[in-house]
Amino acid sequence: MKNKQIEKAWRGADRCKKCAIRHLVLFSDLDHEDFDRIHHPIDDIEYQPGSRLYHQGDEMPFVYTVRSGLIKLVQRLPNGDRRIVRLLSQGDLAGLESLNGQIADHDAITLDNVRVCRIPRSVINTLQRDTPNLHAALIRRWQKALSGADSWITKLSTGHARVRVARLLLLMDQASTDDCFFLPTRDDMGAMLGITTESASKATAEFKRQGWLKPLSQNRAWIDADELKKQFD
Amino acid sequence: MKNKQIEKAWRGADRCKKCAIRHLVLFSDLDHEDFDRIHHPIDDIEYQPGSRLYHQGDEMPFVYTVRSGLIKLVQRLPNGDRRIVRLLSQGDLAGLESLNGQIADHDAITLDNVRVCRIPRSVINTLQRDTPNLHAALIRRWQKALSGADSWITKLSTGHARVRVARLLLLMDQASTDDCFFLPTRDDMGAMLGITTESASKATAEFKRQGWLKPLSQNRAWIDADELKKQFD
DNA sequence: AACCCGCATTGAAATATTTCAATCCTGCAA
DNA sequence: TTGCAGGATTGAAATATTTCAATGCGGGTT
Repeated sequence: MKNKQIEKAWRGADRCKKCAIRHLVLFSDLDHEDFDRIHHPIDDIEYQPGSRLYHQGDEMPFVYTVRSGLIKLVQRLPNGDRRIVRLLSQGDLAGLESLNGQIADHDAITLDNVRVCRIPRSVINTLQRDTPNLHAALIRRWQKALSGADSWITKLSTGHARVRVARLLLLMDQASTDDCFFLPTRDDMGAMLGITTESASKATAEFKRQGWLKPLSQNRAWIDADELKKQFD
Repeated sequence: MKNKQIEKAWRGADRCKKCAIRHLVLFSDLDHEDFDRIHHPIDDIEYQPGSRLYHQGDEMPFVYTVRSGLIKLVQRLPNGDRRIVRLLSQGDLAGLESLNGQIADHDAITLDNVRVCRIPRSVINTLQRDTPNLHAALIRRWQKALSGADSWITKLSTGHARVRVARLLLLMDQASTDDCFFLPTRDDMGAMLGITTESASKATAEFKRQGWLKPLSQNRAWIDADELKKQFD
Protein backbone atom coordinates (compact mmCIF):
# COMPACT_ATOMS: atom_id res chain seq x y z
CA MET A 1 0.00 0.00 0.00
CA LYS A 2 1.15 3.46 -0.82
CA ASN A 3 0.06 6.77 0.62
CA LYS A 4 0.63 6.21 4.26
CA GLN A 5 3.13 7.41 6.74
CA ILE A 6 6.16 5.18 6.82
CA GLU A 7 8.35 6.40 9.58
CA LYS A 8 8.47 8.17 12.87
CA ALA A 9 12.16 8.54 13.13
CA TRP A 10 12.70 10.93 15.97
CA ARG A 11 10.71 12.06 18.91
CA GLY A 12 10.94 14.95 21.27
CA ALA A 13 12.08 18.50 21.33
CA ASP A 14 15.73 17.80 21.99
CA ARG A 15 16.09 17.03 18.32
CA CYS A 16 14.83 20.50 17.47
CA LYS A 17 17.92 22.07 18.95
CA LYS A 18 20.09 20.23 16.47
CA CYS A 19 17.76 20.52 13.49
CA ALA A 20 19.70 21.13 10.29
CA ILE A 21 17.11 23.53 8.95
CA ARG A 22 16.39 25.22 12.24
CA HIS A 23 16.80 28.66 10.75
CA LEU A 24 13.85 27.89 8.52
CA VAL A 25 11.46 26.30 10.92
CA LEU A 26 9.13 27.68 13.47
CA PHE A 27 11.43 27.38 16.45
CA SER A 28 14.35 29.26 14.98
CA ASP A 29 14.30 32.01 17.58
CA LEU A 30 13.80 29.93 20.67
CA ASP A 31 16.62 29.73 23.14
CA HIS A 32 17.81 26.90 25.30
CA GLU A 33 15.36 27.44 28.10
CA ASP A 34 12.44 27.56 25.76
CA PHE A 35 13.15 24.10 24.50
CA ASP A 36 13.12 22.77 28.00
CA ARG A 37 9.55 23.94 28.35
CA ILE A 38 8.40 21.54 25.65
CA HIS A 39 7.12 18.37 27.20
CA HIS A 40 4.90 17.00 24.52
CA PRO A 41 6.34 14.84 21.79
CA ILE A 42 7.29 16.44 18.55
CA ASP A 43 7.51 13.78 15.88
CA ASP A 44 9.47 13.77 12.69
CA ILE A 45 7.33 12.04 10.07
CA GLU A 46 7.88 11.06 6.47
CA TYR A 47 5.07 10.66 3.94
CA GLN A 48 4.81 9.04 0.55
CA PRO A 49 3.53 11.07 -2.42
CA GLY A 50 -0.25 11.40 -2.33
CA SER A 51 -0.59 11.01 1.45
CA ARG A 52 -3.11 13.05 3.32
CA LEU A 53 -1.99 14.85 6.48
CA TYR A 54 -5.53 15.86 7.35
CA HIS A 55 -8.96 16.40 5.82
CA GLN A 56 -11.01 19.54 5.38
CA GLY A 57 -13.35 19.60 8.35
CA ASP A 58 -11.07 17.65 10.69
CA GLU A 59 -10.32 18.72 14.22
CA MET A 60 -6.71 19.86 14.25
CA PRO A 61 -4.61 18.68 17.18
CA PHE A 62 -1.34 19.36 15.33
CA VAL A 63 0.60 21.88 13.35
CA TYR A 64 3.11 20.69 10.78
CA THR A 65 6.39 22.27 9.78
CA VAL A 66 7.49 21.23 6.33
CA ARG A 67 11.08 20.04 6.35
CA SER A 68 11.23 18.95 2.72
CA GLY A 69 8.90 18.24 -0.17
CA LEU A 70 5.69 19.85 -1.37
CA ILE A 71 2.17 19.79 0.07
CA LYS A 72 -0.97 20.97 -1.68
CA LEU A 73 -3.86 22.52 0.21
CA VAL A 74 -7.11 21.60 -1.52
CA GLN A 75 -10.45 23.21 -0.85
CA ARG A 76 -13.72 21.60 -1.86
CA LEU A 77 -16.93 23.46 -2.67
CA PRO A 78 -20.39 22.06 -1.88
CA ASN A 79 -20.95 21.44 -5.60
CA GLY A 80 -17.86 19.24 -5.76
CA ASP A 81 -15.48 21.69 -7.43
CA ARG A 82 -11.98 21.43 -6.04
CA ARG A 83 -9.33 24.07 -6.05
CA ILE A 84 -5.75 23.97 -4.86
CA VAL A 85 -5.33 27.20 -2.93
CA ARG A 86 -1.70 26.99 -1.92
CA LEU A 87 1.48 24.93 -2.04
CA LEU A 88 3.61 24.54 1.05
CA SER A 89 7.33 23.95 0.93
CA GLN A 90 10.31 23.96 3.25
CA GLY A 91 9.74 26.11 6.31
CA ASP A 92 6.00 26.60 5.78
CA LEU A 93 3.40 25.65 8.35
CA ALA A 94 0.43 23.41 7.60
CA GLY A 95 -2.60 23.52 9.84
CA LEU A 96 -2.25 27.11 10.96
CA GLU A 97 -5.98 27.27 11.60
CA SER A 98 -5.55 24.82 14.45
CA LEU A 99 -3.91 27.53 16.52
CA ASN A 100 -7.29 29.17 16.91
CA GLY A 101 -8.97 25.88 17.61
CA GLN A 102 -10.66 25.85 14.24
CA ILE A 103 -11.32 22.87 12.04
CA ALA A 104 -9.21 22.30 8.95
CA ASP A 105 -9.96 24.58 6.01
CA HIS A 106 -8.41 22.20 3.48
CA ASP A 107 -7.27 18.75 2.62
CA ALA A 108 -3.48 18.70 2.97
CA ILE A 109 -1.99 16.23 0.50
CA THR A 110 1.64 15.54 -0.29
CA LEU A 111 2.82 15.91 -3.87
CA ASP A 112 6.14 14.18 -3.50
CA ASN A 113 8.11 12.68 -0.64
CA VAL A 114 7.52 14.92 2.31
CA ARG A 115 9.11 15.19 5.72
CA VAL A 116 7.41 17.20 8.42
CA CYS A 117 7.67 17.89 12.09
CA ARG A 118 4.35 17.31 13.74
CA ILE A 119 3.88 19.65 16.67
CA PRO A 120 0.97 19.32 19.11
CA ARG A 121 -1.12 22.42 19.28
CA SER A 122 -0.63 22.55 23.00
CA VAL A 123 3.10 23.07 22.56
CA ILE A 124 2.55 26.14 20.46
CA ASN A 125 -0.09 27.52 22.77
CA THR A 126 2.06 27.01 25.85
CA LEU A 127 5.18 28.47 24.32
CA GLN A 128 3.23 31.34 22.90
CA ARG A 129 2.22 32.44 26.34
CA ASP A 130 5.79 32.66 27.56
CA THR A 131 8.11 33.32 24.66
CA PRO A 132 7.66 36.42 22.58
CA ASN A 133 10.15 35.09 20.09
CA LEU A 134 7.71 32.54 18.88
CA HIS A 135 5.19 35.26 18.18
CA ALA A 136 7.34 36.94 15.65
CA ALA A 137 8.00 33.62 13.95
CA LEU A 138 4.30 32.84 13.81
CA ILE A 139 3.41 36.25 12.48
CA ARG A 140 6.00 35.87 9.76
CA ARG A 141 4.53 32.53 8.71
CA TRP A 142 1.07 34.01 8.63
CA GLN A 143 2.23 36.96 6.63
CA LYS A 144 3.94 34.72 4.12
CA ALA A 145 0.88 32.52 3.73
CA LEU A 146 -1.30 35.56 3.18
CA SER A 147 0.87 37.20 0.59
CA GLY A 148 1.18 33.83 -1.10
CA ALA A 149 -2.59 33.58 -1.21
CA ASP A 150 -2.83 37.04 -2.71
CA SER A 151 -0.42 36.35 -5.50
CA TRP A 152 -2.15 33.04 -6.11
CA ILE A 153 -5.18 35.15 -6.95
CA THR A 154 -3.49 37.76 -9.07
CA LYS A 155 -0.94 35.59 -10.82
CA LEU A 156 -2.52 32.17 -11.02
CA SER A 157 -6.21 32.97 -11.36
CA THR A 158 -6.06 35.86 -13.80
CA GLY A 159 -5.52 35.97 -17.55
CA HIS A 160 -5.48 33.36 -20.30
CA ALA A 161 -4.71 29.73 -19.62
CA ARG A 162 -1.31 29.89 -21.30
CA VAL A 163 -0.29 32.87 -19.19
CA ARG A 164 -1.35 31.19 -15.97
CA VAL A 165 0.61 28.07 -16.76
CA ALA A 166 3.66 30.17 -17.56
CA ARG A 167 3.34 32.05 -14.28
CA LEU A 168 2.96 28.81 -12.36
CA LEU A 169 6.09 27.39 -13.91
CA LEU A 170 7.98 30.58 -13.13
CA LEU A 171 6.80 30.51 -9.53
CA MET A 172 7.77 26.91 -9.03
CA ASP A 173 11.12 27.56 -10.64
CA GLN A 174 11.79 30.50 -8.34
CA ALA A 175 10.70 28.59 -5.27
CA SER A 176 13.14 25.82 -6.04
CA THR A 177 16.68 26.06 -4.74
CA ASP A 178 17.72 23.68 -7.46
CA ASP A 179 17.92 24.62 -11.13
CA CYS A 180 15.12 22.19 -11.86
CA PHE A 181 11.81 21.91 -10.06
CA PHE A 182 8.84 19.68 -9.36
CA LEU A 183 6.43 19.64 -12.31
CA PRO A 184 2.87 18.92 -11.13
CA THR A 185 0.48 16.66 -12.97
CA ARG A 186 -1.74 18.43 -15.49
CA ASP A 187 -4.62 17.65 -13.24
CA ASP A 188 -3.05 19.48 -10.31
CA MET A 189 -2.02 22.33 -12.57
CA GLY A 190 -5.63 22.67 -13.60
CA ALA A 191 -6.78 22.69 -9.99
CA MET A 192 -4.24 25.37 -9.15
CA LEU A 193 -5.09 27.58 -12.09
CA GLY A 194 -8.83 27.15 -12.30
CA ILE A 195 -8.70 25.61 -15.78
CA THR A 196 -9.29 22.10 -17.09
CA THR A 197 -6.70 19.37 -17.16
CA GLU A 198 -6.74 19.48 -20.93
CA SER A 199 -6.13 23.22 -21.09
CA ALA A 200 -3.19 22.82 -18.73
CA SER A 201 -1.91 20.03 -20.91
CA LYS A 202 -2.26 22.03 -24.12
CA ALA A 203 -0.30 24.94 -22.70
CA THR A 204 2.36 22.70 -21.21
CA ALA A 205 2.75 20.76 -24.44
CA GLU A 206 3.15 23.96 -26.40
CA PHE A 207 5.89 25.19 -24.08
CA LYS A 208 7.69 21.91 -24.58
CA ARG A 209 7.43 22.23 -28.35
CA GLN A 210 8.85 25.75 -28.11
CA GLY A 211 11.73 24.43 -26.05
CA TRP A 212 10.85 26.68 -23.12
CA LEU A 213 10.10 23.71 -20.88
CA LYS A 214 12.16 20.55 -20.71
CA PRO A 215 10.93 17.62 -18.66
CA LEU A 216 13.70 15.76 -16.88
CA SER A 217 13.43 12.50 -15.08
CA GLN A 218 10.45 11.86 -12.83
CA ASN A 219 8.19 14.87 -12.38
CA ARG A 220 11.05 17.27 -12.54
CA ALA A 221 11.60 19.90 -15.19
CA TRP A 222 13.66 22.85 -16.30
CA ILE A 223 12.41 26.10 -17.87
CA ASP A 224 13.92 28.92 -19.85
CA ALA A 225 12.76 31.49 -17.34
CA ASP A 226 13.91 34.51 -19.30
CA GLU A 227 12.09 33.44 -22.42
CA LEU A 228 8.89 32.60 -20.54
CA LYS A 229 8.99 35.95 -18.81
CA LYS A 230 9.56 37.74 -22.08
CA GLN A 231 6.59 35.96 -23.65
CA PHE A 232 4.10 36.21 -20.82
CA ASP A 233 4.93 39.07 -18.54
CA MET B 1 -12.60 67.76 -4.79
CA LYS B 2 -13.58 64.26 -3.89
CA ASN B 3 -11.48 61.32 -2.85
CA LYS B 4 -9.57 62.77 0.00
CA GLN B 5 -9.73 62.46 3.70
CA ILE B 6 -12.13 64.92 5.20
CA GLU B 7 -11.86 64.65 8.91
CA LYS B 8 -9.65 63.77 11.81
CA ALA B 9 -12.24 63.84 14.49
CA TRP B 10 -10.53 62.29 17.46
CA ARG B 11 -7.01 61.69 18.54
CA GLY B 12 -5.39 59.49 21.10
CA ALA B 13 -5.88 56.19 22.77
CA ASP B 14 -8.25 57.40 25.45
CA ARG B 15 -10.98 57.28 22.87
CA CYS B 16 -10.29 53.61 22.27
CA LYS B 17 -11.49 52.76 25.74
CA LYS B 18 -14.90 54.14 24.91
CA CYS B 19 -15.09 52.89 21.34
CA ALA B 20 -18.57 51.69 20.47
CA ILE B 21 -17.28 48.78 18.42
CA ARG B 22 -14.43 47.90 20.72
CA HIS B 23 -15.41 44.26 20.76
CA LEU B 24 -14.71 44.17 17.05
CA VAL B 25 -11.49 46.08 16.82
CA LEU B 26 -7.95 45.15 17.48
CA PHE B 27 -7.77 46.39 21.04
CA SER B 28 -10.74 44.49 22.34
CA ASP B 29 -8.75 42.46 24.84
CA LEU B 30 -6.55 45.19 26.21
CA ASP B 31 -7.07 46.27 29.77
CA HIS B 32 -6.80 49.64 31.40
CA GLU B 33 -3.08 49.55 31.95
CA ASP B 34 -2.41 48.57 28.39
CA PHE B 35 -4.08 51.67 27.11
CA ASP B 36 -1.89 53.81 29.28
CA ARG B 37 1.13 52.43 27.47
CA ILE B 38 0.00 53.98 24.23
CA HIS B 39 1.70 57.30 23.72
CA HIS B 40 1.48 57.75 20.00
CA PRO B 41 -1.58 59.30 18.47
CA ILE B 42 -4.28 57.03 17.16
CA ASP B 43 -6.44 58.97 14.73
CA ASP B 44 -10.00 58.40 13.73
CA ILE B 45 -10.26 59.22 10.03
CA GLU B 46 -13.12 59.33 7.57
CA TYR B 47 -12.68 58.85 3.84
CA GLN B 48 -14.87 59.59 0.82
CA PRO B 49 -15.63 56.77 -1.63
CA GLY B 50 -12.70 56.12 -3.95
CA SER B 51 -10.03 57.38 -1.56
CA ARG B 52 -6.71 55.66 -1.35
CA LEU B 53 -5.34 54.78 2.08
CA TYR B 54 -2.01 53.68 0.66
CA HIS B 55 -0.38 52.46 -2.56
CA GLN B 56 1.14 49.14 -3.44
CA GLY B 57 4.86 49.58 -2.81
CA ASP B 58 4.49 52.25 -0.13
CA GLU B 59 6.33 52.15 3.14
CA MET B 60 3.75 51.40 5.78
CA PRO B 61 3.97 53.42 8.98
CA PHE B 62 0.37 52.63 9.93
CA VAL B 63 -2.14 49.88 10.40
CA TYR B 64 -5.83 50.65 9.90
CA THR B 65 -8.80 49.20 11.72
CA VAL B 66 -11.99 49.47 9.69
CA ARG B 67 -14.78 50.97 11.77
CA SER B 68 -17.36 51.14 8.99
CA GLY B 69 -17.56 50.90 5.22
CA LEU B 70 -15.78 48.74 2.66
CA ILE B 71 -12.19 48.83 1.40
CA LYS B 72 -10.86 46.96 -1.62
CA LEU B 73 -7.30 45.67 -1.75
CA VAL B 74 -6.07 45.84 -5.34
CA GLN B 75 -2.98 44.14 -6.64
CA ARG B 76 -1.32 45.14 -9.90
CA LEU B 77 0.72 42.88 -12.12
CA PRO B 78 3.71 44.10 -14.15
CA ASN B 79 1.63 43.72 -17.33
CA GLY B 80 -0.98 46.11 -15.98
CA ASP B 81 -3.63 43.56 -15.02
CA ARG B 82 -5.39 44.46 -11.79
CA ARG B 83 -7.16 42.15 -9.45
CA ILE B 84 -9.08 42.87 -6.28
CA VAL B 85 -7.83 40.24 -3.84
CA ARG B 86 -9.93 41.04 -0.79
CA LEU B 87 -12.59 43.29 0.69
CA LEU B 88 -12.20 44.63 4.20
CA SER B 89 -15.15 45.50 6.40
CA GLN B 90 -15.87 46.33 10.01
CA GLY B 91 -13.24 44.95 12.36
CA ASP B 92 -10.73 44.00 9.65
CA LEU B 93 -7.18 45.30 9.56
CA ALA B 94 -5.64 47.00 6.54
CA GLY B 95 -1.90 47.16 6.21
CA LEU B 96 -1.09 43.99 8.12
CA GLU B 97 2.13 43.66 6.18
CA SER B 98 3.45 46.76 7.90
CA LEU B 99 3.83 44.80 11.11
CA ASN B 100 6.80 43.00 9.59
CA GLY B 101 8.22 46.19 8.22
CA GLN B 102 7.26 45.24 4.69
CA ILE B 103 6.03 47.53 1.95
CA ALA B 104 2.37 47.51 0.96
CA ASP B 105 1.25 44.53 -1.09
CA HIS B 106 -1.80 46.36 -2.46
CA ASP B 107 -3.53 49.58 -3.18
CA ALA B 108 -6.15 50.07 -0.46
CA ILE B 109 -9.11 52.00 -1.88
CA THR B 110 -12.42 52.81 -0.24
CA LEU B 111 -15.61 51.68 -1.97
CA ASP B 112 -18.03 53.77 0.04
CA ASN B 113 -17.78 56.07 3.03
CA VAL B 114 -15.20 54.58 5.30
CA ARG B 115 -14.15 55.31 8.83
CA VAL B 116 -10.93 53.86 10.15
CA CYS B 117 -8.65 54.11 13.15
CA ARG B 118 -5.13 54.75 12.02
CA ILE B 119 -2.65 53.17 14.39
CA PRO B 120 1.09 53.81 14.17
CA ARG B 121 3.07 50.66 13.67
CA SER B 122 5.14 51.49 16.70
CA VAL B 123 2.11 51.24 18.95
CA ILE B 124 1.43 47.72 17.82
CA ASN B 125 5.04 46.69 18.10
CA THR B 126 5.39 48.13 21.58
CA LEU B 127 2.19 46.65 22.88
CA GLN B 128 3.01 43.36 21.29
CA ARG B 129 6.08 43.02 23.40
CA ASP B 130 4.19 43.42 26.64
CA THR B 131 0.62 42.29 26.17
CA PRO B 132 -0.12 38.75 25.12
CA ASN B 133 -3.75 39.66 24.66
CA LEU B 134 -2.95 41.68 21.59
CA HIS B 135 -1.28 38.67 20.13
CA ALA B 136 -4.35 36.56 20.12
CA ALA B 137 -6.24 39.41 18.53
CA LEU B 138 -3.63 39.79 15.82
CA ILE B 139 -3.50 36.09 15.13
CA ARG B 140 -7.28 36.02 14.77
CA ARG B 141 -7.16 38.82 12.23
CA TRP B 142 -4.47 37.07 10.29
CA GLN B 143 -6.38 33.85 10.33
CA LYS B 144 -9.51 35.55 9.11
CA ALA B 145 -7.67 37.30 6.30
CA LEU B 146 -6.11 34.04 5.22
CA SER B 147 -9.27 32.01 5.17
CA GLY B 148 -10.93 34.90 3.35
CA ALA B 149 -8.18 34.76 0.75
CA ASP B 150 -8.66 31.03 0.34
CA SER B 151 -12.36 31.24 -0.25
CA TRP B 152 -11.76 34.15 -2.62
CA ILE B 153 -9.83 31.63 -4.69
CA THR B 154 -12.26 28.73 -4.48
CA LYS B 155 -15.50 30.63 -4.60
CA LEU B 156 -14.76 33.75 -6.61
CA SER B 157 -12.13 32.56 -9.06
CA THR B 158 -13.57 29.18 -10.02
CA GLY B 159 -16.40 28.24 -12.35
CA HIS B 160 -18.47 30.11 -14.93
CA ALA B 161 -18.94 33.84 -14.80
CA ARG B 162 -22.57 33.60 -13.77
CA VAL B 163 -21.71 31.31 -10.87
CA ARG B 164 -18.96 33.62 -9.66
CA VAL B 165 -21.23 36.63 -9.71
CA ALA B 166 -23.86 34.68 -7.79
CA ARG B 167 -21.31 33.64 -5.17
CA LEU B 168 -20.07 37.18 -4.82
CA LEU B 169 -23.58 38.47 -4.23
CA LEU B 170 -24.20 35.75 -1.68
CA LEU B 171 -20.98 36.58 0.12
CA MET B 172 -21.71 40.27 0.25
CA ASP B 173 -25.21 39.57 1.42
CA GLN B 174 -23.96 37.34 4.23
CA ALA B 175 -21.32 39.83 5.26
CA SER B 176 -23.91 42.55 5.62
CA THR B 177 -25.74 42.95 8.90
CA ASP B 178 -28.48 44.70 7.03
CA ASP B 179 -30.93 42.93 4.76
CA CYS B 180 -29.52 44.84 1.83
CA PHE B 181 -25.87 45.23 0.90
CA PHE B 182 -23.38 47.28 -1.06
CA LEU B 183 -23.49 46.38 -4.75
CA PRO B 184 -20.11 47.02 -6.40
CA THR B 185 -19.71 48.55 -9.83
CA ARG B 186 -19.53 46.04 -12.64
CA ASP B 187 -15.96 47.06 -13.09
CA ASP B 188 -15.06 46.14 -9.53
CA MET B 189 -17.06 42.94 -9.79
CA GLY B 190 -14.98 42.02 -12.81
CA ALA B 191 -11.76 42.78 -10.95
CA MET B 192 -12.88 40.62 -8.04
CA LEU B 193 -13.96 37.69 -10.18
CA GLY B 194 -11.32 37.72 -12.86
CA ILE B 195 -13.82 38.39 -15.64
CA THR B 196 -14.54 41.41 -17.82
CA THR B 197 -16.78 44.27 -16.84
CA GLU B 198 -19.19 43.24 -19.57
CA SER B 199 -19.42 39.66 -18.38
CA ALA B 200 -20.13 40.88 -14.87
CA SER B 201 -22.79 43.16 -16.26
CA LYS B 202 -24.43 40.43 -18.31
CA ALA B 203 -24.71 38.14 -15.32
CA THR B 204 -25.94 40.90 -13.06
CA ALA B 205 -28.50 42.04 -15.60
CA GLU B 206 -29.81 38.52 -15.98
CA PHE B 207 -30.24 38.13 -12.23
CA LYS B 208 -32.21 41.34 -12.20
CA ARG B 209 -34.43 40.10 -15.01
CA GLN B 210 -35.04 36.89 -13.07
CA GLY B 211 -36.00 38.92 -10.03
CA TRP B 212 -33.21 37.38 -7.95
CA LEU B 213 -31.46 40.72 -7.54
CA LYS B 214 -33.20 44.01 -6.85
CA PRO B 215 -31.18 47.21 -6.90
CA LEU B 216 -32.28 49.70 -4.27
CA SER B 217 -31.20 53.27 -3.94
CA GLN B 218 -27.57 54.12 -4.44
CA ASN B 219 -25.29 51.13 -4.82
CA ARG B 220 -27.34 49.05 -2.49
CA ALA B 221 -29.23 45.90 -3.42
CA TRP B 222 -31.24 42.98 -2.15
CA ILE B 223 -31.04 39.36 -3.31
CA ASP B 224 -33.21 36.30 -3.06
CA ALA B 225 -30.46 34.32 -1.38
CA ASP B 226 -32.32 31.02 -1.32
CA GLU B 227 -33.09 31.13 -5.00
CA LEU B 228 -29.53 32.12 -5.94
CA LYS B 229 -28.17 29.29 -3.82
CA LYS B 230 -30.57 26.83 -5.37
CA GLN B 231 -29.51 27.90 -8.85
CA PHE B 232 -25.78 28.09 -8.36
CA ASP B 233 -24.69 26.00 -5.46
C1' DA C 1 9.20 -8.93 -24.85
C1' DA C 2 4.29 -8.09 -24.35
C1' DC C 3 0.95 -5.99 -21.72
C1' DC C 4 -1.19 -2.66 -18.59
C1' DC C 5 -2.16 1.32 -16.28
C1' DG C 6 -2.21 5.96 -15.44
C1' DC C 7 -1.25 10.07 -17.16
C1' DA C 8 -0.48 13.24 -21.23
C1' DT C 9 -1.62 14.81 -25.61
C1' DT C 10 -4.47 15.95 -29.46
C1' DG C 11 -8.47 17.22 -32.43
C1' DA C 12 -13.04 18.71 -33.42
C1' DA C 13 -17.39 20.37 -31.95
C1' DA C 14 -19.98 22.75 -28.43
C1' DT C 15 -19.89 26.57 -25.09
C1' DA C 16 -18.40 30.53 -22.80
C1' DT C 17 -15.99 34.67 -22.62
C1' DT C 18 -14.00 38.66 -24.51
C1' DT C 19 -13.94 42.45 -27.54
C1' DC C 20 -15.72 46.43 -29.56
C1' DA C 21 -19.10 49.47 -30.56
C1' DA C 22 -23.61 51.30 -29.90
C1' DT C 23 -27.28 52.55 -26.84
C1' DC C 24 -29.57 53.23 -22.60
C1' DC C 25 -30.08 55.12 -17.91
C1' DT C 26 -29.78 57.96 -13.98
C1' DG C 27 -28.22 61.32 -11.00
C1' DC C 28 -26.37 65.75 -11.00
C1' DA C 29 -25.42 70.43 -12.61
C1' DA C 30 -26.63 74.43 -15.10
C1' DT D 1 -36.26 71.35 -17.50
C1' DT D 2 -32.47 70.18 -20.34
C1' DG D 3 -28.12 68.41 -21.05
C1' DC D 4 -24.18 65.94 -19.64
C1' DA D 5 -21.10 62.40 -17.77
C1' DG D 6 -20.28 58.06 -16.12
C1' DG D 7 -21.91 53.64 -15.61
C1' DA D 8 -24.67 49.81 -17.21
C1' DT D 9 -26.51 47.08 -20.72
C1' DT D 10 -26.80 44.82 -25.06
C1' DG D 11 -25.60 42.52 -29.50
C1' DA D 12 -22.65 40.43 -32.84
C1' DA D 13 -18.27 38.80 -34.20
C1' DA D 14 -13.80 37.12 -32.75
C1' DT D 15 -11.35 34.21 -29.38
C1' DA D 16 -10.62 31.07 -25.81
C1' DT D 17 -11.93 27.35 -23.12
C1' DT D 18 -14.31 23.23 -22.21
C1' DT D 19 -16.00 18.86 -23.45
C1' DC D 20 -15.65 14.38 -25.12
C1' DA D 21 -13.51 10.87 -27.27
C1' DA D 22 -9.49 8.84 -29.25
C1' DT D 23 -4.64 8.03 -29.16
C1' DG D 24 0.07 8.20 -27.47
C1' DC D 25 3.63 7.27 -24.21
C1' DG D 26 6.59 5.45 -20.38
C1' DG D 27 7.39 2.78 -16.36
C1' DG D 28 6.61 -1.22 -14.11
C1' DT D 29 4.97 -6.13 -14.09
C1' DT D 30 4.53 -10.64 -15.55
